Amino acid sequence: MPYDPSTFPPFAVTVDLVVLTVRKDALCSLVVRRGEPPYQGRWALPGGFVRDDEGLEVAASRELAEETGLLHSQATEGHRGGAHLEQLATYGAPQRDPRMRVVSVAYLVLAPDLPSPVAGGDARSARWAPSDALLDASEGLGRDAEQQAPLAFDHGQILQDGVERARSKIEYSSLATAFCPPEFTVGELRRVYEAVWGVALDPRNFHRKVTGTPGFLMPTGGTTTRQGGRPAQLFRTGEATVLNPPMLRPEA
Amino acid sequence: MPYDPSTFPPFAVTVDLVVLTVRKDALCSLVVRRGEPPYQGRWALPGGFVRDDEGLEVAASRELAEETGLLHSQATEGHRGGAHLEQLATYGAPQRDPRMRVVSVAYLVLAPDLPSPVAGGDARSARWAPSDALLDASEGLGRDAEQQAPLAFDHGQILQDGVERARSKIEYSSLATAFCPPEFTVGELRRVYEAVWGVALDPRNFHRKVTGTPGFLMPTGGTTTRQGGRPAQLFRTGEATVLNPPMLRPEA
DNA sequence: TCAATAGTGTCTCTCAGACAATATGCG
DNA sequence: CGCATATTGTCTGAGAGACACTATTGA
Repeated sequence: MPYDPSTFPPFAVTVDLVVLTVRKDALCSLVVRRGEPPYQGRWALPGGFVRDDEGLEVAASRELAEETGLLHSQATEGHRGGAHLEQLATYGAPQRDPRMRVVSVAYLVLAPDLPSPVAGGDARSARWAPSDALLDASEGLGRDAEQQAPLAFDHGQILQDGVERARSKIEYSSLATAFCPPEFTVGELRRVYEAVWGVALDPRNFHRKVTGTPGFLMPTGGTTTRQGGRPAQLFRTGEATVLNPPMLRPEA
Repeated sequence: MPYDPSTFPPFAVTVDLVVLTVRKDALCSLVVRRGEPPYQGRWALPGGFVRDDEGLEVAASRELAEETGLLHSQATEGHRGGAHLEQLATYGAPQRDPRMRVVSVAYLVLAPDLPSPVAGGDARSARWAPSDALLDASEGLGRDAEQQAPLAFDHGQILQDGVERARSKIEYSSLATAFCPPEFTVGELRRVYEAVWGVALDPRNFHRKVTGTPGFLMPTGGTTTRQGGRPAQLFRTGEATVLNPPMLRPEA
């Protein structure tokens, strides 16, 4: 045993949040502007230090509330009545933060579109940005004008992993409803899938599929006309959490 | 901002390994006996402290080599020529280690059956144990006699998450071949699926499915008789990493 | 009236599961 | 030969994708 555990090296542990929502038919991420070095003035994912008596998910939940006012559901894994929160991955490259050795546990949050852009507490400056633009910038792929600067630290990678997790997870779970208000129509749910995947889906096959999956959607009885055209039935999220068979993403 | 980052609380960061293999048609996990308190004498997952200048995956890889002599592939995500290693999840409940605040990043390793039980270095005492027995013990579900003691710390939960990840991931990826030697037969691959899922699969449909998925299996030309009966073709793992359509686990 | 969206029905192709039949080693 | 395993083939039902058609609102 060539290493003495009693002299373990001290680390700082943080949580970072990938908060996703669908606004104007586009997948958007919450980013905050950094007020101090390093990366001063750059956009970054919201997050902060884990306190010494605080669990990781509690810390993520606290940061979420501080930055957005959002509460996630109290249920162990569910998301009824609030945003969905789950652990994403942990990032701990030795030089990812130039100040000190920091290990960051990233969490993924799926939230419905929020009324105010951001009503956060200690967020100096925060906004919803289209995820595509942020990812292009972090890849160095941005177009000429209005070039988006890459996210601070390794947050571009974290965002990419979070977006990919969301894209993959709505295939085989009912999580897409976490992007919707408590009552929603089949068309609104379809636009969520289209925004997250960036593809067009056949409205007729989609309707047949989601209404035919037991426990996915529960009709509330009400109807509404939010997009013009024939009024649509309103639904709530059902009890099912896994979709079997899954909603398959179309091939490239 | 009611919290001063300059006084961040120090954490210890460890990696823990869920090392899975298939032995005698059963899914088995590598466990080591603890030589010191807390939980002295109990079985635990292998693992250790992350060093000061060391990345998380490097630390996991180092611990794997120290405990088993296994090397995982150098490729970023692949597993050709070695074990497969991927990050599983991070566990950081405030009291999970009574000595101090420890955040543990768990990694999942899928390895072929090893010749010697364990040829490890600093492993005082290590063995392969059937995952089912370990999980039953951690659930308090063990039968009367030869009761297996629960794993130390929260390692029962970590093992359960790792086993579930493996069960789920072989559905839609070619990772099941990581449990096989470099050359293997369709029957051997089928027994891997049966051991991991704990179900019986139809040999004929399984054969049609895996040989019909492009890029999953590459014939090497050789044949062998390892189980009696007609000789079987030998295959290597193909280039495909994702299985489309997936190998669906039968319902309960 | 038209435009737009919601919802139903029909056809075809792929694929999973059940299972018959044949191939080829070993004792 | 008898047994065990490998491999191929056939049938059937579930479900996805393409797309015609009807329903119901507002402009």
